[in-house]
Amino acid sequence: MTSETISAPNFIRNQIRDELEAGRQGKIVTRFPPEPNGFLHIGHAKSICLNFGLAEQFGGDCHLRFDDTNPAKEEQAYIDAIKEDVRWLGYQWVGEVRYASDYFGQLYEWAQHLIREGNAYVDDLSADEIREYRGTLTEPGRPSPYRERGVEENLELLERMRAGEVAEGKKVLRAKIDMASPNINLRDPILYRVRHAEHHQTGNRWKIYPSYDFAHGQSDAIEGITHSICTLEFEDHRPLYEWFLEHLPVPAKPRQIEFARLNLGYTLTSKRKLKLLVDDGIVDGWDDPRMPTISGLRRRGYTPAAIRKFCEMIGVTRADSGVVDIAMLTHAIRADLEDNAPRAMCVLNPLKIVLTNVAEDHQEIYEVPGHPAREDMGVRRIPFGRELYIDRDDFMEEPPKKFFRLAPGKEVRLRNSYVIRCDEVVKDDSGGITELRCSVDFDTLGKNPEGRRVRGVIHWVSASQALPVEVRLYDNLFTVEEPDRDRDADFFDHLNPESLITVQGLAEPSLADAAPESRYQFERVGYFCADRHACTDDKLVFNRTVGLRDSWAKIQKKG
RNA sequence: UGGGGUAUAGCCAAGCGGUAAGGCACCGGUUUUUGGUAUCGGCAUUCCCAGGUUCGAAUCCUGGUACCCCAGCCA
Repeated sequence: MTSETISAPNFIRNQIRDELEAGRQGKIVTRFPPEPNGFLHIGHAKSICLNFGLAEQFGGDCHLRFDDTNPAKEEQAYIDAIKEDVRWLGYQWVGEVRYASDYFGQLYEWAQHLIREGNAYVDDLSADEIREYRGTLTEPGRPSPYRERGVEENLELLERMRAGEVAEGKKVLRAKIDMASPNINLRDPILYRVRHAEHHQTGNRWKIYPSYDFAHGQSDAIEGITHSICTLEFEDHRPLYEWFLEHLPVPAKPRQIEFARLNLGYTLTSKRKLKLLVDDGIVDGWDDPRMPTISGLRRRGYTPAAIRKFCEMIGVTRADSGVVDIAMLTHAIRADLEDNAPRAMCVLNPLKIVLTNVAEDHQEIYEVPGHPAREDMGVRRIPFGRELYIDRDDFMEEPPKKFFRLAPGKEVRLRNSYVIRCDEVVKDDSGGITELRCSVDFDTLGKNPEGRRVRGVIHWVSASQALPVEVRLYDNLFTVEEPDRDRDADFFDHLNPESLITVQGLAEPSLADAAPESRYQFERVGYFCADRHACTDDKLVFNRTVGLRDSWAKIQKKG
């Protein structure tokens, strides 16, 4: 990973640069404003990289602000997880963590201000009636019968709402804008609703809570945000965002800029649906390695740098793009791990090998590099003896053409060791292969055999000194590319039954020292991450991060 | 027969009147004690469509088409 700073997308970067050059803007200030109603996912990573990256690139600040205006859906646990994920991604917000709820007092005063100016009123209509009065996409709405209440009455009613004297759903505060506007967001949007719930930050202090529209822009203004970057679905809210800034004595006028949200293949990017997977027990939790959450990707073995790299690769535009190929994500982590993951040999599906021309008590120790190109990764010690295990996939009794691994009468290179030949296949009563009897060519350690070419190189472990490991092979949770967009079928119908396969494998003994969350390339198998969540005292667990490219599988498919 | 957006390769995406960047994926060569990596080469005569302006258009104009978002007291 070389590029640590995400390069800002042109359409936002150019705009900011122009403003800076024209002197219209001093320091820029952005913010990442999640609602604490779930864990962050890969889609949020795009927003985080954008907001923090922009601040980084232009020498500005980026805030972390929780958009906590709906106590019914929010939890402290989500706040903690979100903070951890942002930090883990490598970003540090400027100043303390902020909360929209910090501004509830100011927001209330501004609501009173709107009332005094004749720009807001308390409405007694029910939710159903409000919907009915709002009109439709093609028909204008009608004014509420309560729309012309006097200032004093409105003020008093709002105060009673605040004091908890009004039941939930009985009254709301609305802006008085235009019930006939073609933009439905301007048809007297709701500013405050009554909610007698306990809030994770403000406890029972408030009985009314501001809506997103009333809270967000003003929070931005209070914090001196210069560029309020959000996703495309808020585009229609921009006129409302600006209406508040114009009608309220705010200290600053932030500007809202929208970008297209991420759609990733075979992946859900909807907090609501991810919560269903968690609540229904389809996955172990928000940080299950199959989840596209930041914490799930972390357990799976993704690195912060890889996720940042991915965000840089996909770019940011206003084009409501299709589905980003999941291969882009796996490429990002593969490229990172290729440079940084130490190598190890591991056998996922053991097949015993007896080397008939090696003595029972023979023992060799090879010292091999921890990484083929990095000297700072030291050496590992690999024991070799008469009995070994190789992977069953590396042997075929009746090999097709171009199979470079072991087969009866054929030779193969044991990685870091000798070339061996398979002399005999031992089977049990039912015909299953139980072991292979092979012979070593002792003249092939560290050099190629003479007069012939051995193309195959396979991995192996010592039978007596191998370390038992549990290996979890993860695949996409869904079998369809766009589970998120599938409107007709329940996306649960597309769950991949093979999204998790657990295998009892054997690894080289050096792995006994694997630190939690350390990453390895199990040679010829893929990249794995030690999983501290799943390890027991006597067994190491590895989660597969991503597989190696399997050219052999491709060759098989073709021919 | 409302409003707001977006269209460049299989996918993401530069481009802003001067003759289609880059990445992913894919295909082929070389190297290789990981069928990995690295490396070299290939991959849009054309930018949603149709007209027009211009010496010159993906870029400007006109008219279409397709897709996305909005009718929560969610964000």
